[in-house]
Amino acid sequence: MLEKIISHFPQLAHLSEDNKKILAQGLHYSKVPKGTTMFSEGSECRGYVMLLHGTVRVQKTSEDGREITLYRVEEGDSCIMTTTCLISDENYSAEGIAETDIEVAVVPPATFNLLLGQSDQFRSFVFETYAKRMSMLMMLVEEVVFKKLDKRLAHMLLESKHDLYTATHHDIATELGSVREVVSRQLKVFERQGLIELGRGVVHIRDRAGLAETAR
Amino acid sequence: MLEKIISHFPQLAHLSEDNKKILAQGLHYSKVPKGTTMFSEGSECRGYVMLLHGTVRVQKTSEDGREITLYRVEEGDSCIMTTTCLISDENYSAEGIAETDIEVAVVPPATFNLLLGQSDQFRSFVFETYAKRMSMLMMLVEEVVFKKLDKRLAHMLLESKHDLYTATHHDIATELGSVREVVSRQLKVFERQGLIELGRGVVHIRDRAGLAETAR
DNA sequence: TGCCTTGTGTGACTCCCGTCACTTACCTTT
DNA sequence: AAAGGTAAGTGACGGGAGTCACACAAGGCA
Repeated sequence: MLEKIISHFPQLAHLSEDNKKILAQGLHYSKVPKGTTMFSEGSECRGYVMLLHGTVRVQKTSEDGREITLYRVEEGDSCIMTTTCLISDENYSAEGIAETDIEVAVVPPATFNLLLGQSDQFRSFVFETYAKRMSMLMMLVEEVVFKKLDKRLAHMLLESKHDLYTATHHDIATELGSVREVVSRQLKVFERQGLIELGRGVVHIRDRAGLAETAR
Repeated sequence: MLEKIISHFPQLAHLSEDNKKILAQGLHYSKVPKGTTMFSEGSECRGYVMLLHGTVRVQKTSEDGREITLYRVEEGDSCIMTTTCLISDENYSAEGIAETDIEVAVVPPATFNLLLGQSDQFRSFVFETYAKRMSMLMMLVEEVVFKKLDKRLAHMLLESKHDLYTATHHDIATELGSVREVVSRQLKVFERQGLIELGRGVVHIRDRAGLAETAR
């Protein structure tokens, strides 16, 4: 079990043997089905959640129902929003939803606190996660304030490792905090430029260099 | 000295006597003139910075020179952007500039790490700061994505404790990530509605309830 | 096969907001 | 008092993006 964690979180390989034991004993493992709300404004928290498989989408929803994805927690990431309320009593200000079936390792509060106190490595690990999220959020602010949708859309498509991006236009819109029609139109423009090819529920990426060009 | 810190950071009053000693010994105090860049992309960091007096503006600048304020570090806050690189080697993704002459207490890296390991209280304190910033950034994203400028402007004016808000329209624009003309126009509208009164370099807030109304 | 749901494509319209180009007001300095 | 710089007011314009209203296509399932 511990090996599995470490294979996904190599930073933890440097924990002392003692601390590894503490971690291994405290940990518990669980599977969560797609669509589950991992946290939302004011929800309880089970512990420090480390993602072994799948992705969690962290989003904000506006009063009139529009949504935007703030960031994703992926394999090898841990979810600092749950951490946050582990330590302080800050209320959540966003929602986290399992985008796929997920597998998580949960470090219960007591173990988490113990490790934070005992292990520099563990502490760095947790802080790094925080730092990473902060940076991402700052970049997101910059994007939404200063960049037009065509650039943001191109940028988003480039994030995909595969050339086959499966999502409806509506999905893409909620990803970017926009609406379907606008996304549809812009995708069509990209298609006409030969950058992508459109299918039902799918975008084939054809010209990454071209997309990168318009993303700049 | 330590008393001064604690008066600004009451959470630290609960540190054990030992830990207070460690903190007091490590701390050093300094004054920094207005306009100083506290940190920017890729700058060094001196330690964990706790603000005793004045404010630091944390901002992002776009390629074409527009700016937006991400948040402010104020009396009683500490600056987690410097912390971030204390622990991990994440690069800064924003700039921090002293908006006024400021007084800070700096906890050097060694002391900081020691305290994090030894004191649950200190750890909570640091994490709370992080959590607060994360929440603020998330709210900022929500604002800039879903809210129009009139609401954001009204909201910003309401943040002011005093009814006399001293800033040029240009300042306000960089605060919100917009441009002077747009802000000027909107302020004029507010004035015509009797919500505010305009002067050179100053906005008198006249009707907080009315502003709150348009902010909603 | 035909119906129904879900996803797309598009035209028409509106509005917000950023840009350009001036003008006018106010304050400071000489 | 004149001059120069900084703030503010405003009109004109354009473009991006959200809204509404449909038409149409593609799959799923009965």
